[in-house]
Amino acid sequence: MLDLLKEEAWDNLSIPLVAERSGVHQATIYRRWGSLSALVDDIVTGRLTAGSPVPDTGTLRGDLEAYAVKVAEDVASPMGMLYVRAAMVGSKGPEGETYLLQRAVQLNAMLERAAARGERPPDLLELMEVVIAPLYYHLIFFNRPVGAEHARMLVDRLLRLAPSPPASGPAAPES
Amino acid sequence: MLDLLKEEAWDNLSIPLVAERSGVHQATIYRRWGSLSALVDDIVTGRLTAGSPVPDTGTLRGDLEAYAVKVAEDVASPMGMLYVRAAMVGSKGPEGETYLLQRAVQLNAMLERAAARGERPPDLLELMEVVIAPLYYHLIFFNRPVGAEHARMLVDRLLRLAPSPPASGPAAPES
DNA sequence: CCCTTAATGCGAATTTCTTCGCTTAAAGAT
DNA sequence: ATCTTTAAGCGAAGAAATTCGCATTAAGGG
Repeated sequence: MLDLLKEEAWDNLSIPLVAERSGVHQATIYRRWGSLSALVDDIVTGRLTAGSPVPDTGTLRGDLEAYAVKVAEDVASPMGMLYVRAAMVGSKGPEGETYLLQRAVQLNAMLERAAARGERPPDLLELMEVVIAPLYYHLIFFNRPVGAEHARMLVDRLLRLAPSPPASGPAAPES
Repeated sequence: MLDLLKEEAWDNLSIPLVAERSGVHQATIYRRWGSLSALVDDIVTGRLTAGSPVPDTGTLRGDLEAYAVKVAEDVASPMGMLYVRAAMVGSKGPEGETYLLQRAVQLNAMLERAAARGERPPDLLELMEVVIAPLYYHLIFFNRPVGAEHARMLVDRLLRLAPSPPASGPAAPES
């Protein structure tokens, strides 16, 4: 399946194709998965669940850069397209949701570690919007994944957004 | 086709279905488009080309907010998914590219108008990454499009990024 | 008005996908 | 070792989908 995703256009993918390439009988695939989307979902959630732990380098910037570069690589692989497709086709059960939640918890832990060290981390939504979202955007609309330097630039942008202590903000007087 | 996109799951869409719903003969659809992706692409580029001009409100923030809110609405409509699908399936010829380019030119014009007024606009890539990318990200992964206020918040974030003089380098020499 | 061109309707032929019944192989339990 | 259970192989039947040849209609040019 992964091979085919690299070679074939989305349109021509079919279960008979996968069967031929993999050497298993078509009926077997139909019995185990029933549809291409289900197969793709299975691959995705399999990979996702096997996901490595979030980085812990000792600094917020280090953690964020390591994570961003890793996601960028991930998105660049054939898996990137699969994530998007699986999320969109939505034949998925609760698995996808579960994963996202679990991942969110891990990332939150990373941010809280930073806070515990006295750094001022962004919140999770900000991280996703400023760093992760552009990675997928480049993939989808420019069909050209993002390199490590660019990923690090995105982290830099994120950190520039929340750089100052709560008291000495440029505009807001806190009381 | 648009009706079906709202009702049916992606997996069950087929040309015979569209034919039945629309009342035209299957063969006609096959002759004119050849595949579902081509049909979708045609709809997308049709809508896109009919796209309204970029806003011109007199201020950079006003332009950006109007544009962001508009894109957010667009993404929330069934068309949002279509854009993503069309971009990914990639059965598109040069049309899609052409559109993106043309749109980029329009947006650039908007940014240059701001510069001509003495404002300091972000560059195009920044605009796309900070404002547009999150809109699609929410749609795809949270399956929940973004409201107007959130869209305006994204614009605010973008403007907070580029508030300072053009001459000084990025690696701020603090002394 | 007639003629030409291009597009659609129509149904059947063809191809491809999906399911079915059955046989065979592998793994665990007794 | 034998039995049981589960999954896979296999080819054919069934149900899609895509394509084809031909008749019909609509629009524009002479």
